[in-house]
Amino acid sequence: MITLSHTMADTASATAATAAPKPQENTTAAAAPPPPPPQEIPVPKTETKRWGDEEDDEPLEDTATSSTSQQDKAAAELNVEALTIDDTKSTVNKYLDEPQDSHITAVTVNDTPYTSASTFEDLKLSKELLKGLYIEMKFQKPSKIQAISLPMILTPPHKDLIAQAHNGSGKTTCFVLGMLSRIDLNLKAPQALCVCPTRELALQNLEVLRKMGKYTEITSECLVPMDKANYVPISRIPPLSAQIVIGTPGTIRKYILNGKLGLSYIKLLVFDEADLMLDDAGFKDDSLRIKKDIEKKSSHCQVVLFSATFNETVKNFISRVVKDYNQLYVKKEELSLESVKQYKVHCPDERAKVLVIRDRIFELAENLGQTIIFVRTRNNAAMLHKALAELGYTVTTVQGAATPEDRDKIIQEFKNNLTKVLISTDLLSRGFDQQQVNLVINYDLPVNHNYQSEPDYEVYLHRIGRAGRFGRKGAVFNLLCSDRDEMIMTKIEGYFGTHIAEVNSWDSDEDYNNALKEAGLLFDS
DNA sequence: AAAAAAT
Repeated sequence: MITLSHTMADTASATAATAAPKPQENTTAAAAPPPPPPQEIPVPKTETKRWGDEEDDEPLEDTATSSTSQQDKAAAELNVEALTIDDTKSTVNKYLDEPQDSHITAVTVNDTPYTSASTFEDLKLSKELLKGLYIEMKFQKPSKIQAISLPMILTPPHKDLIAQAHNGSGKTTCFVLGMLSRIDLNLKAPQALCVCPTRELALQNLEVLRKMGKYTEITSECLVPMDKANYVPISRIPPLSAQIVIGTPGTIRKYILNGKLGLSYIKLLVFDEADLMLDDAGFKDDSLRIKKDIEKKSSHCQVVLFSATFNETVKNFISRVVKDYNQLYVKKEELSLESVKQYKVHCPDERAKVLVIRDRIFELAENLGQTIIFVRTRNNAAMLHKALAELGYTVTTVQGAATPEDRDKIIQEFKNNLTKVLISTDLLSRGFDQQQVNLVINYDLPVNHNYQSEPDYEVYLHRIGRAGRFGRKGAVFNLLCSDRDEMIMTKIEGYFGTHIAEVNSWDSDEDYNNALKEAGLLFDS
């Protein structure tokens, strides 16, 4: 989870961490050390007359063609250089530095000024929330994306927001804190809704929310498919009174349709992994339906979209879904994490890939943290699982066809570090936050569903982001065994402008060891 | 194809 992040961000200040400003019962912010001078983000004044403003009753189907970049052109692009971290003094502390989300570009609209928050006190949070941040989450100060995005979420008139930031840079905290701080405690009804692509992500986000909000009285509920043991027909479920609701699209829709999720007081709608949630091939229809349902019932609902990836197509579409929005984004060339070292391994055939996993990865994994092996299909997952299990290796697999009970169990075991190696479909490619994961294997490269000779760049980026949470070191091995694989790999390198080093020989122990040393995961003994 | 989920 994002948990450790701030505490460990700087080993040198580890001692200071314990003495971190703890909100005092009676004194609130008065006793806090004087915050550094806030950095003003200059705000360009842009008249944005967007044709999306007109009434369009059926926005579900309009296709993106017309230019929406007017706004982008009109608005000056501000490089938030003031927030750049100094990583010239590398060496020791490099290990737990914040990822390089230092080049977040902010584009704001109209005349709302935003001041980035150097401290959580700057955000005027309740003392209960500050307590949760410092004591439960063990945060010291906002990460860059938090410093910039939180004022945008919290400041009236609560404009919509599209926010892109690196994997593992603390996006969850942004919207969880955003939801918690906008709740009216006296109103016992749903006020914030967060939609996620998977059960696992929804549960994980709820866990963060409850931890962060531990000292508040705010109530929350998770809407994901129930396991059989707890099944209750929807008709017998009372209407939700929880103030914050997090869930997956299908179950949320089910509750709305059955009148179990009131939308009248929803004032904040969050899409986690927003590019996927609004993609044609993803959850676009469900997402837009939910948004429309809310708009029908609620007078003003702020829409907030977070992801590490927004390709041009999706960005274009999204810019017509939200209105009068602020944007934070990162160039794709600056998106891959420098702390995660990527490799390619040329394997003679498919069978060799299994051998690599069996003979190299398992051995290596013993000396490392945890490993996730990504496969393209459920079949491949089953095949690989079987091959390894027959050889006596302990491995677990998670994929969407498993029962909710099984999924929860496998994930819990992995999160509790009881299992070391987990095989997964792209179920876990996004958002899954387990800090001990420092090795990711692409058993199959992610490819575009429609054009299998094309990479799925976004999925690639998300997968490798499972290692290297909040700047930790990690390594990725891409197993290639055909010309097509080679070509896809080359395209990925080109797209992100990264060099992916080769492991010389697919079956050489030494080569893998060297790779891991280079990645900073192994040391000479 | 996989992700959700209802059928």
